[in-house]
Amino acid sequence: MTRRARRTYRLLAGRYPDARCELDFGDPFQLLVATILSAQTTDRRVNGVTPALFARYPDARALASADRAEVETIIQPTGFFRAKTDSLLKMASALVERFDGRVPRRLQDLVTLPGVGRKTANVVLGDAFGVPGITVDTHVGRLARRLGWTGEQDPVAVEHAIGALFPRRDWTHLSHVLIFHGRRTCHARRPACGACPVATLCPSYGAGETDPDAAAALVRTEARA
DNA sequence: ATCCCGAGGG
DNA sequence: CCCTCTGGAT
Repeated sequence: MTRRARRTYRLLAGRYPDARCELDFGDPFQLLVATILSAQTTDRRVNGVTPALFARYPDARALASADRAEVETIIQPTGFFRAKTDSLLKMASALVERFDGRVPRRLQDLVTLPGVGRKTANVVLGDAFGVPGITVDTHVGRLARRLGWTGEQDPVAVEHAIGALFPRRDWTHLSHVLIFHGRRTCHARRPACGACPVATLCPSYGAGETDPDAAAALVRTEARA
């Protein structure tokens, strides 16, 4: 690991000491369901519906034979409720039919489940099973770009790049730290560069800006100075 | 208005 | 590569 990468990690981890998965479910099935529900919503909203959902459907077998309309009603506040209900019922059926009702522990199995993409799979692997992996969501992709990654932009390439840059780290924790940074500071539109612990290491904050969002933020920051 | 800790489908 | 699916936050 380069000196720069080590420093970046230390500064970011120090800035977000509470970085972790905010969907707090020990049970892999429940974490999987909650993570599917969390697409395009806040964890707060997900945590608002999961008690009712899991009271009725605590495991894959129950959810596989669930009443569609009832599931839709319960998860409605999380948005995309029809698509999500569809995913949940199919996903639960797939678990029952192909994995004996248990959540598989391998990435290649997880991503075959309906409604489960690479992002969701990595969250479940890391937070339910302790299998380390880099989770690349929209925040992490943006961070990689702003911090100087100019290679392929697809999530798998970004994953490999980060993995190579931070070998033998706790990738699960690293992922949460990066996601927290994207959410709380390095926003898409108006990144709070003034509050950023790695501003002096960031090529997007200084010169040679390539990301138009960060470039706009830089202009604002300098205008204030 | 614009974005969000996405995924599937055309 | 584009679109759609939903509701809430800012």
